[in-house]
Amino acid sequence: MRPLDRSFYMRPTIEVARALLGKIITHGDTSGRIVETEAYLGSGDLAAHTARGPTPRNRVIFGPPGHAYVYFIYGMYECLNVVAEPADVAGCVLIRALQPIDGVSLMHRRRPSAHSIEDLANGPAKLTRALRIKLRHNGVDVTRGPIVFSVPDEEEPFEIAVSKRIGITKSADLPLRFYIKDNRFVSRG
DNA sequence: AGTTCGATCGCCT
DNA sequence: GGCGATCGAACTG
Repeated sequence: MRPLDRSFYMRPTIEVARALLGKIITHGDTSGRIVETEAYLGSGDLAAHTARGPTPRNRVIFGPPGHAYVYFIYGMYECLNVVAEPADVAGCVLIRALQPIDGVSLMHRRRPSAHSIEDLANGPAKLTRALRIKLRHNGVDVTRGPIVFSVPDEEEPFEIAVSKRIGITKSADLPLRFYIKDNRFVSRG
């Protein structure tokens, strides 16, 4: 498998969000195929963490593309994003669901409440738990490691479906959620 | 310094 | 479908 290079991420956020579908995330002995993403834009998007300018938490989103933005939410969960756009331009993509590939039994041990393979990584906080991605990974370069995004050796064709983003209240009607149509590993059909 | 509230999940009915 | 858990970031004063 070939890791995605920096130029892949140095594009408009929506393009990156769509292009990430079908790509593989590997961390340690676990990996999964991206089946659902959401774009968070730098301007005109009140739901984005960058909506009110730079803060200590969101600073990596203003940095170079191809880095992980990991944040802590609801007192217990981590969520993984990838930074898009050139440096100094905000924009990132939330990874919302994975189709587990490697390390399925390990993922089950990490997420005992999941009673089927479909439930292992079908949500942004579920997949970070399944792949053991923590707040300490905030800012890591995903063109290198330990978290690697890559192109699968064989990519089967699929249709992309678009919808509103999930779980937000501001800018809630923007069509910025992208997922593989009819895929059973997405968080919502 | 105090308050609000969230890019969620899992358990309950 | 509804709600409680749980806590830090960011806003208010």
